[in-house]
Amino acid sequence: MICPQLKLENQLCFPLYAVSKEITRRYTPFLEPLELTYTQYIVMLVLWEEKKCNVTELGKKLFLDSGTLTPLLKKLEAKGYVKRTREESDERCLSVRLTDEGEKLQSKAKNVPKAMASCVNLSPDEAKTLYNTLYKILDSFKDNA
Amino acid sequence: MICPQLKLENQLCFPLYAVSKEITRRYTPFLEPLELTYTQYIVMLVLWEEKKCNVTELGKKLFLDSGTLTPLLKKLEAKGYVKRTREESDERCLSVRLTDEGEKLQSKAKNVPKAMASCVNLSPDEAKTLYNTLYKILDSFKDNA
DNA sequence: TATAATTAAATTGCATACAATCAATAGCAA
DNA sequence: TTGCTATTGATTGTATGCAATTTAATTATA
Repeated sequence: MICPQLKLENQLCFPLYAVSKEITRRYTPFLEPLELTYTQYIVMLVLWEEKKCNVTELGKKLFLDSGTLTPLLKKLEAKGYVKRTREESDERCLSVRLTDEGEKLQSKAKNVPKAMASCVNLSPDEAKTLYNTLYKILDSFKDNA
Repeated sequence: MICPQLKLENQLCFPLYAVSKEITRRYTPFLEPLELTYTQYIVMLVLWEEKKCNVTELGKKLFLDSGTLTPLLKKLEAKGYVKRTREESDERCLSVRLTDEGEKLQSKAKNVPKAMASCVNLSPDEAKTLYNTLYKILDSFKDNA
């Protein structure tokens, strides 16, 4: 049967999936010195900005749920990068904060973005357009959970 | 410490990662009637085109390795959609072929792409540009494995 | 031709991801 | 206050993904 809309090359989802996976994979060598996986790295990106965050907030920002975050945060705690504590005002909420060690890690991460950027050879214009389009899609997802 | 290049919003990788995951997740309800996961679906996309494929070829097309494909193909075989046989000319190679059942599944999948497209509200131009940029990145990865 | 090198899948181990469910806590209403 | 409801994380189960290693088969080579 001929069915063009089912050809791999006619899917938009597939290059998204493949590029995302490849980029994540290519982060590994740059993140290894920090003892972080890619997902752990983006959690640290949030914490370097926020200082304190609970699981729900992290999940909203990163599009991850507690099934992913709970074990991941325990690993970050085991590595000594974060501390997990229940909030006094609401025992249901779990606050995640950087330790000094976690704070210090930021300076070691400073060159990661540049190193990764060199793996993706796009012009500034192309990168900007790609960025805008992706966030347009993400925003549309927020309306339409 | 202020470090703009480490802000989540300044990463290109993150929206790629988030959009890819969200889209994959949004495929689930459309693929459920076919009893396919997203990854199983893209394997079937290849097989509907190729009729026969070995594991290495599938891996190259889909950016997946045998650690992912071997168990996945066994599941597709268990569902009755494919048959796995060793090639006579080279027993190292494993041929994957559609069964009649697997062939028939294609007609049930015909509306999946349209249903998914309606989840991503981009203009045809935007979609085309996104597609081209993503394949440009993928192509650059091929040179630079 | 015996052996070394290469190749193709499979296996192992670790780390996500997410749906579904659960348990604890908080908020609220009668 | 008491019981219902909602919220927050944690847990469970299933399915990827990938690095590293192993096994089996093939090919190249001394």
